[in-house]
Amino acid sequence: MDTPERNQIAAPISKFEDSPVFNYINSLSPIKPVKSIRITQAFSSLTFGSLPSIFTSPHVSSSHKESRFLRSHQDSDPSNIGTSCKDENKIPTAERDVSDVAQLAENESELQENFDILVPIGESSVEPLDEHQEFALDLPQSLKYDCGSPNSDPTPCSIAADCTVSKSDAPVVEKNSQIDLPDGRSHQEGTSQQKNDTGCGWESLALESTDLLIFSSPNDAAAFRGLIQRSPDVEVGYFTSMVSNFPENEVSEELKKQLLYQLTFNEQHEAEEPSCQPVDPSEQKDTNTLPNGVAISNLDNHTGTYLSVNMDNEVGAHIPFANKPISDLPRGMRRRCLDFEMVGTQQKSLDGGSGGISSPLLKSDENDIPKNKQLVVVKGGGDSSRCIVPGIGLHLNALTSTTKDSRIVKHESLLSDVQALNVHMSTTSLQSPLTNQESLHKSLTLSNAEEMDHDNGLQVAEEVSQAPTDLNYEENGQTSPRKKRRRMENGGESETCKRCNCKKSKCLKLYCECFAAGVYCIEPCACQDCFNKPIHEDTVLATRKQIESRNPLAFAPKVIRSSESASEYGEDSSKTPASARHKRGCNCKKSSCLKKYCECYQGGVGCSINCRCEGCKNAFGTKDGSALRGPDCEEEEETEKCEKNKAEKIPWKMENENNDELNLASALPSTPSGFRRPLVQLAFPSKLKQPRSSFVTIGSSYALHSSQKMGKPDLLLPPPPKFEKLPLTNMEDEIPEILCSSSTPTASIKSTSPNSKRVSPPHSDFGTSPNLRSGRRLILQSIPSFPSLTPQH
DNA sequence: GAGTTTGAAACT
DNA sequence: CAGTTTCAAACTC
Repeated sequence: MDTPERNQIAAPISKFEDSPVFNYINSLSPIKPVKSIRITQAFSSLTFGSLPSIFTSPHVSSSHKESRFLRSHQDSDPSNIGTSCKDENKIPTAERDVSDVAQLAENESELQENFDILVPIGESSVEPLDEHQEFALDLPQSLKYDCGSPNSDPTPCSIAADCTVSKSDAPVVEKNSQIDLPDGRSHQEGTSQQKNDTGCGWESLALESTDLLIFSSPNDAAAFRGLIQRSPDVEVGYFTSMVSNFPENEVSEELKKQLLYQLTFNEQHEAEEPSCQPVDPSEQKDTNTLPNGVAISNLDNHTGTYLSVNMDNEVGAHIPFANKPISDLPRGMRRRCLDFEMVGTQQKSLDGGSGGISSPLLKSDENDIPKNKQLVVVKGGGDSSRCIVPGIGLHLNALTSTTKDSRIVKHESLLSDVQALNVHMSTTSLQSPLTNQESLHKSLTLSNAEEMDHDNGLQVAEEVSQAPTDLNYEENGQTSPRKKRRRMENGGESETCKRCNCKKSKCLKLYCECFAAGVYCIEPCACQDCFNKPIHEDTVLATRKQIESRNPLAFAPKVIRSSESASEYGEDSSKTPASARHKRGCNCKKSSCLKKYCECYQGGVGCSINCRCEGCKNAFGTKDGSALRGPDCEEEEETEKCEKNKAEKIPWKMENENNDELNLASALPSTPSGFRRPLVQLAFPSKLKQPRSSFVTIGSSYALHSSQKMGKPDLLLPPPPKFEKLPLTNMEDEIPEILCSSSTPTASIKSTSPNSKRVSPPHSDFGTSPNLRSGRRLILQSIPSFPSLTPQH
């Protein structure tokens, strides 16, 4: 009661200290008032009181929304929570970082202690989460679901989730400063009041969660809008409740205030101009860039994205992250994710191959999520990074364990932050969306490679800031130095970095490797009249949809590998093929499947039943299965060739593997389509797409986050059954992916599959599919991905 | 670097 | 579904 006013941030502290409540708390908490003030204390006290209330609140009974919420909650795994927390941390951290570096540093130390998660940056944000684990869990889950749901925009989702979470956190903090400050005790009261104000804090929460879910899954503009609109209130209430929980938190109050202000501001904005948002984006694009009419037309579909853009425009300056993140970030994230995700995914995909499949669809993509993480690396690393990082997420896990972990995390967080920053900056700077995206792209590429080198996100940020110019540069001349870089790195194509040389397809057809991989064309590309750029996102998405409608698996990884195969590969590239197979199979007639013309060979896998090749001599294994391993080249004639090939193979093959995966991953992340698809997925009915899920991409980006959250994307994917040669196996391979997507692309998809070969077999409905068990997710369309992610059930 | 070959993708 | 065309990568010189 004493402290009441938030305005005085400094004052409050003293007041708090003076206040009996504060003293009491201090006595309770191990931490001493002075420094502990900020975070840790908050944890101790707050948290729990309110949380229970939330869960217990009657709300649940009322709406199905709640039910969803509950579900999500149940589903949520601790691991997830942790991940979510991380994500949250990232975003918030970014903001905070900007605002308060010093605090961050301090917080970090604290966080580390308190938090297992190594979130260098977003300490403060993290803390709250910890405290409100339950709460956090709920939210995160919801978020996750959201993310998962819309495979379309994994990143966005993740971002959104982060944003929401972060928002919640930030707001909470702020509110705490404001509301709670009065007295730690008042927490509950304040929360209750707030709840009342908002309608019900918990309800609002539930709503949020539900909204989020809905929102995410569809990624539809409408849903998104609803989310946004609702969210504000809900968020407020939520935040308030949160705040109440954290009365003691003294996290930089100023920051919090700012955050709240931003949030509220954004909310207001949104509320005021919900419909406008979509428009704004288009406008921005139009005004800023030279969007194509097509793109614009599609804008509606992408409202979510645009919304974010709008947010930026309007609020951008004020609230870089809070709201923006949702819309803008997602976009940026997408692209990035695409790249990044691709990388990671691919590698991971090895495990299940399933991962590779990323379904464009939303949820299904969840599987991808993990991959996405990897992908993340990809982009940034540019090619090199991709190759290396491929598993950033994974690597993170692996690497991270050490001190590096923090770094890695930072990287990721940085990346996200950077993206956010980029977006923000771009928006603020009024740069055209394209530039932003591209900048992100570039930043990613640059950041990856460079980031790897540099621990500090700052550097990355710097690079990013520079990126825009580069982007323009590229666009104009495409000769930007980076291209060179990529080329250098890729050497030709390191997967993600694929460069295309399209002249007539405008990079909007599968002829274009970039497009096929779900990645935007970048500098290295020598394409002409390229439409596969962020600027033309709408067009790209639309085109993708068309292609997907034709062939749901069009963007799915072409080569599926079983976990075994992967292991084999690792040991001996030469052997692998057996486990892995090209989904469609090749149709070679003259190359004897001994040249890269052959997709099987190119993918480093042996030909399978699916192949209709003639005179198959695939070094990795013939259709007959006779030649499992290429190196030796069973066929004498080809021996020499084989040897050469082997020599080549191995090198490129390795690349291919990565590439393949990367491709998948790339496909996932890079192109926006992924997002969209997810939407489609929403309708499970839309089975078609989900299966393909190919596009996980988007999801993948999301996946990144999720993966982080999940902690083990790889694990998630159940090792696909080996398909050694059975077509079924292929099916299975796909299935896993599909499963991951959770959506049931099912038969339709397969049927549609170009090759048709595999089409039917398994189609068993996903329902039947084992993965389904994760079932809970099934509820949420988007959910699917989660399940896949989480190994467990 | 230009031209040819190849097979996937797209189209009919 | 099959046949044809288009396309861009892969390959060769």
